[in-house]
Amino acid sequence: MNDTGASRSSDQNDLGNKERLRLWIRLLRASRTIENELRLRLKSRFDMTLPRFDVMAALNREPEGLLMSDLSRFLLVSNGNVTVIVDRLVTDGLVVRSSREGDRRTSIVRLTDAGLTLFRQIATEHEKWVGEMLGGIGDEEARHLATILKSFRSNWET
Amino acid sequence: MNDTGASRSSDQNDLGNKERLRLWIRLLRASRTIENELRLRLKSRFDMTLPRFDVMAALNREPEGLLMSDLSRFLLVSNGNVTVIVDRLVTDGLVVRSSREGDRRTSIVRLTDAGLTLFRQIATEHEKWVGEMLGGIGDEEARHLATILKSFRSNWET
DNA sequence: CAGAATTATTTCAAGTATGAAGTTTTAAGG
DNA sequence: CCTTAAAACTTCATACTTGAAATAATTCTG
Repeated sequence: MNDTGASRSSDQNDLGNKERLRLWIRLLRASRTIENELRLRLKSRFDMTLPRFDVMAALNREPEGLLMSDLSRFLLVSNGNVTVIVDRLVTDGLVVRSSREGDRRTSIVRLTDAGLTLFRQIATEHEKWVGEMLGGIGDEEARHLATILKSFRSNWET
Repeated sequence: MNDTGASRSSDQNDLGNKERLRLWIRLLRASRTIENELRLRLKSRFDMTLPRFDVMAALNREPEGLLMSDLSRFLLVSNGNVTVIVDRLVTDGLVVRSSREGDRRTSIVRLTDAGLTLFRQIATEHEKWVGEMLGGIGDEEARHLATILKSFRSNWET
């Protein structure tokens, strides 16, 4: 096989790891920068927090509603966390919990009309903000990057 | 003076915004996935949390030490947050605060010997983990991606 | 130099966030 | 049936995080 020593065997070598570590740090800094800015704008313009907006955005994609555990899985946050955030949104009248026929354990969460209306207002601005912040990345490049990030997931979790 | 209507004026159009919004969501999910996995491994293997490790990593790059405000700026977290995390690391004997000659407001934070030793142990594993998780991304692609993410920063902040 | 502005940090209340333990409900295996 | 297991949530202790207000030291300005 290959015994020239010019390249390593199948798995990642140290040089590659260093490169990937740098990439991870940049990725983390990029998302923190964007998150911080979005949090600031959501707060000042809509008195809304990022976690609550995230839940509303997830619910907006599913008019039928989502289980608490679906929200947890989709948003990649813990079950206990979802409970607290949804409680807050219920208090604010933006979402409702309803039990499902035949299973009294589950509770389906849906946007209320008020929630949907508010979400649409915010989402319009939100999309513009993100477009603005990522404006330095070209169209094709954005598509390319999104493709890479989509396919990388969970390669390490057997 | 483009009046053909075939293309938009200088700034981003709606289609581009949609593309960038998708990119942002992928970016966020990617970093959350990696963060969650790293948190799990740091906890189980070293009984260490991610924020504490982040502070130690920042301090490791600066043997002279860093001001609290430097840490805040570099890690993109609030000042109050840095205070709590550093307090914890001081309690654990991993870092020390020392005041700077001539300015009694500031406190310089440094890794202790124990902190440095522990950091090096963890960092070795940490780098391998990241290399593993990002293993699906090729070497040149990682470099390319890192370049994009580096240069995009703060385009919107005047 | 005195007062005002700035800088560096801490404190605090409120809001996330996790993971473990507990509750209620449903499903599964004898 | 009747235990035992599994599933869906909630509750709780602990930890992180922000942003605003407080504290303290330094610098600026008239």
